[in-house]
Amino acid sequence: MSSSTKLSNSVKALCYLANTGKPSNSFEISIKTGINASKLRKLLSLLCKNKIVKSNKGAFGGFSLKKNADEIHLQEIYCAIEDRKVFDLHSSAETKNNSFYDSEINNYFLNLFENIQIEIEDKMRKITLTEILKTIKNNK
Amino acid sequence: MSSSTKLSNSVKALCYLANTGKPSNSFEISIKTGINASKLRKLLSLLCKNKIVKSNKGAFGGFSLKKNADEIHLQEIYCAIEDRKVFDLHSSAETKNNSFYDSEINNYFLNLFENIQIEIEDKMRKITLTEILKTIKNNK
DNA sequence: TCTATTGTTACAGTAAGTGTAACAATTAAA
DNA sequence: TTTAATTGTTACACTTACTGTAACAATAGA
Repeated sequence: MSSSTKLSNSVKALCYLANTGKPSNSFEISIKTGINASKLRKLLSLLCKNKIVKSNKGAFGGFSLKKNADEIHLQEIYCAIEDRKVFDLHSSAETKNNSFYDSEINNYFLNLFENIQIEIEDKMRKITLTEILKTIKNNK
Repeated sequence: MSSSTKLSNSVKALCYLANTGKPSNSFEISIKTGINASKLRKLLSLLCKNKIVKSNKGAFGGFSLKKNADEIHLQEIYCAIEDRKVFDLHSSAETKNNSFYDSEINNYFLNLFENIQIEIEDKMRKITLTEILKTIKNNK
C-alpha cells in the first residue's frame, strides 16, 4: 500500500468506528469499507499501538476508538501507520565520491525535505477525525 | 530514481553547469558529479524541454544553462523532471464498491493532497539556483 | 565525410509493494 | 475447563516498479 492509500484506508476504518460507536471486528469493517480484513488488521494493530484504537481478542471482540473523534488528528494517524518520510533521499550508494559539493547538496535537500515534512505534519495536526466526518457528510 | 534523488541529481548537474560557465558534455559532468552519464542525459534532456538547459549535439557540443542561475527556481526543475505527485492515491482498484463514504473519503484526500502539493511547490518556487549555490558554499 | 555528442529505447536484474492465506496467541463466554 | 471467535503476525507467491547500463539512431559541427 502506498503511504497515502494506507492513510485513507485507516481513515475509512476510523470513520466507520466513529459512526457505529460499538466495537466491530475486522470482518464487519471489511464488508462495510471494502478493505481486505487482513489488511485492516495490520493497519488497526498499528493504530492500537499508538493508542488511537482499542482491540479485544476473543469472542465478541473487535476494534473500537480509544479516544473521542475530536481528539484524534490526522497527524497521529499518519505517524502511527507510516515510518517512511514523504521525500526519501537515497543518499547511500551514489554518494561515495566526495566530488563537487556532493555532500553539501545532499545536506541541503535533507534539510529542505525535513522542513517540508514538518509543514505537512503541522497541517495534518490541525485536522481532527470529527472534522473529516463533518466534511464528508456535507459533501454527500 | 526516486523523485527526490532525481531532484538532487538535477540540482547537482545544474550547480556544476552554473559554476563552470562553459558548455560541458555528459561525460564531463558525470566525472565531476559521480552521476552516470546516461542517467544525466535523461535528466538533462527533460530540463532542455523545459528551457532550463540548452544542449548541443555533435563535436564540442554539450549542455549549458539557458537562463541565469537566479532565474532558475526549484519548482520548475521539479516540474520538469517529475510527472508524479508527492502523494499518490491509488483510488482505482479497490474503489469499485460504493460503500460507506468511500468516494467521499477519497475525494477528501485527493483535495488534501492537492493542497499539500501546491504548498510544496510554492515553497520551491521561492528558491533559486543562486541561493542553493550560496547556501552550499557557505556550508563547505 | 567523419567524429563527437545528445536523445531515446531496450533490457536484464533487483528491489519493493500487494493481496491473500494461514495460523499461533489470546480472550471471553459457555 | 473447554470451545469458539478474533486479533496479531508471518509467510509467500505475484506483480509492479525501479535501476543502472548499454546500445544505437539522430544530429550537427569540423
